[in-house]
Amino acid sequence: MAVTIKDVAKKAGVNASTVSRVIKDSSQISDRTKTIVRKAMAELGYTRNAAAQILASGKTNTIGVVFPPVDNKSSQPFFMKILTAINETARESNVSIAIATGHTQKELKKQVQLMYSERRVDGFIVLYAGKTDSVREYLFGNNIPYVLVGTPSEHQNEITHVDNDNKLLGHEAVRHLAQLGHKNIAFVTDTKEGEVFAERFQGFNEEMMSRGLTSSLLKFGQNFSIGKATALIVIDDVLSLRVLERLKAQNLSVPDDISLITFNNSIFGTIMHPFLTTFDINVTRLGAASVGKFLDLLNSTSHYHEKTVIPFELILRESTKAK
Amino acid sequence: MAVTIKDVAKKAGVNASTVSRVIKDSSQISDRTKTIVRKAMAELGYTRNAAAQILASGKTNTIGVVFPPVDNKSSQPFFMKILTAINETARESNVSIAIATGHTQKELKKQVQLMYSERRVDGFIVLYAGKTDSVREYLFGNNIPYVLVGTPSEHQNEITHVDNDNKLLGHEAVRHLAQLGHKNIAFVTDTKEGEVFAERFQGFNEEMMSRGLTSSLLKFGQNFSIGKATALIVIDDVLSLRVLERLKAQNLSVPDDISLITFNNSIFGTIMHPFLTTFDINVTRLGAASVGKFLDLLNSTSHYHEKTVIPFELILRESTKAK
DNA sequence: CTGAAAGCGCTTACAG
DNA sequence: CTGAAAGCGCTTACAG
Repeated sequence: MAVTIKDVAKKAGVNASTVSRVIKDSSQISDRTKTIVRKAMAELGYTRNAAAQILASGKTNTIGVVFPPVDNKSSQPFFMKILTAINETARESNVSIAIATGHTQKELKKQVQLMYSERRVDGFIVLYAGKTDSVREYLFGNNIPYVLVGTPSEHQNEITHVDNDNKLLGHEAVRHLAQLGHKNIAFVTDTKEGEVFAERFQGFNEEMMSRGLTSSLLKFGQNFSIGKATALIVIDDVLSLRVLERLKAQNLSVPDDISLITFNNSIFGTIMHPFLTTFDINVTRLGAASVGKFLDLLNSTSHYHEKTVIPFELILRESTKAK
Repeated sequence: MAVTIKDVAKKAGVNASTVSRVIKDSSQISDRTKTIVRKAMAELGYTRNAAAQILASGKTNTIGVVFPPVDNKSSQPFFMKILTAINETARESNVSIAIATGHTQKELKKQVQLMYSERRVDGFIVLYAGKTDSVREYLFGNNIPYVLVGTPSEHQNEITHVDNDNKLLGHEAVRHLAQLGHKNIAFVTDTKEGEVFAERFQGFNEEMMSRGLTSSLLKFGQNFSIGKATALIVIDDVLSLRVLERLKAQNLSVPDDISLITFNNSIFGTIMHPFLTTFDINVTRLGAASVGKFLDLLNSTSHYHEKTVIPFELILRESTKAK
């Protein structure tokens, strides 16, 4: 029914193997033959059968994308954005994407295992980092090719990963505020878990110290108070929205009374005024790089695991102001 | 290298075709044989090769999920949520998911065409409705099985689709407000495009009329003013956040001065106070039903296209109050 | 209830 | 530069 390589071969007056070679643009085929075969393909409307190609070649040319096993997490715009970027970059290299989602770590692991053992994917891109979970243990333990988006807590030297420089991000946040004349700067977070917090906070600390300023850490919760801070560095823009609300309730105006800078540049930063001054972490490039690195991993004989650092960019908006 | 059906057959002392039948739990195989074969599979750690199975059977058992061709749209939590639901439901029926994303309609169409012609998918679930675009024209014109999430503007009777009853949603919003004693109720939107607006607004109108109330439509923009309204029905919760901010700027308090009810129950409804009273549209069931309907479509010989209506639920929170 | 055989549509050494 | 052949790992009529 559907047109196959044989139909093309017959029409072009060549062997099927020649058609196959033309498809992959093999250098051993003469230009004359290529032209003839391509014409035949076009006339018949040939498209290759993916399953046949995968079975015969032994390569799936598809990457499994693993989402974090927590519902609320994946509702963040970040995930949809990076999925789009990954999909687009992959397509440019003619590779497909399969996705793995699950409510629990166990479900997720089952799915990842199945995908790999059914030979649906060549490996994975994992969209969460931090502490090793059973999914990543499985990948790591079985030497399955994968790259992490984010920074792992352990084995950093043995895992290919792609991330921003979160420590530098902490430094830069302080720098921006200090340039505006702020000295009493506090770091605000709702969680002390994870590498992202650890690194951004460390960078903050280092920069404060190097400027002879005393740093303070504010945990956002019930009785949140900014003390004598004149500027806040908030761990991400969703929390910033809550902080903003609390400040308003305390009759503190941003940026007039207090400056606020944050990270990620998600859609949450421009929903309400003041629009947030924030660091864009370049999700599109994170996604593109993760695909690139994965493909490198697959093709390289050497098992060299490196970290790729994606640059960020300060987006100046309305929430910071000179003191 | 990997263990195949042949290895299992040898170990179990049967023919490969028998193993194949055991895998699909064919009723023609004796229980005794099934037990023996399953034991052999377990001992060898057999998993079937997806590509071989697809090639031999001619069925891909995978569904292509098509995202809307607009960036900002897909950043809404809705899409990640429904993708997760679709993936989970599909997995329960042993079907896989492939995704199609693109910045433009043209890109998207190219991708959809390729997926289908390479025989990677049996058909599609399209995550946007409204007016027909070139992607859906292609699907419709070529008789490719697909289901729509949402309500199409045309051919409603010839397209299988899954949606909430948006008109009823409009009715119910008025009902809730009327029960609280409100009479001056306005509908607020930032766009008049699309079936969602059309239907919710129509339901609003009908219900207002049947109660002898005069309905009014407010377009949200520069000089937004609520007039003499005491209650607002806002098209979705993202816009609600902006409306809330504008009201605050006008020294109007929600819900004390004015009530606000909205739709979708996304994460945006509980970021800031007042938490929004909203209708949950049950995204998880939308996703699950779209998979179910798609599978029905594939297996049915009759080409009967129906609409599936997913129930919604009122989530009472802080933004509405008795007058 | 089970086996033997052909076939799905490609790829890839091997020859020439 | 091209062809003939074997093989990838399944499924599925066909027989018995």
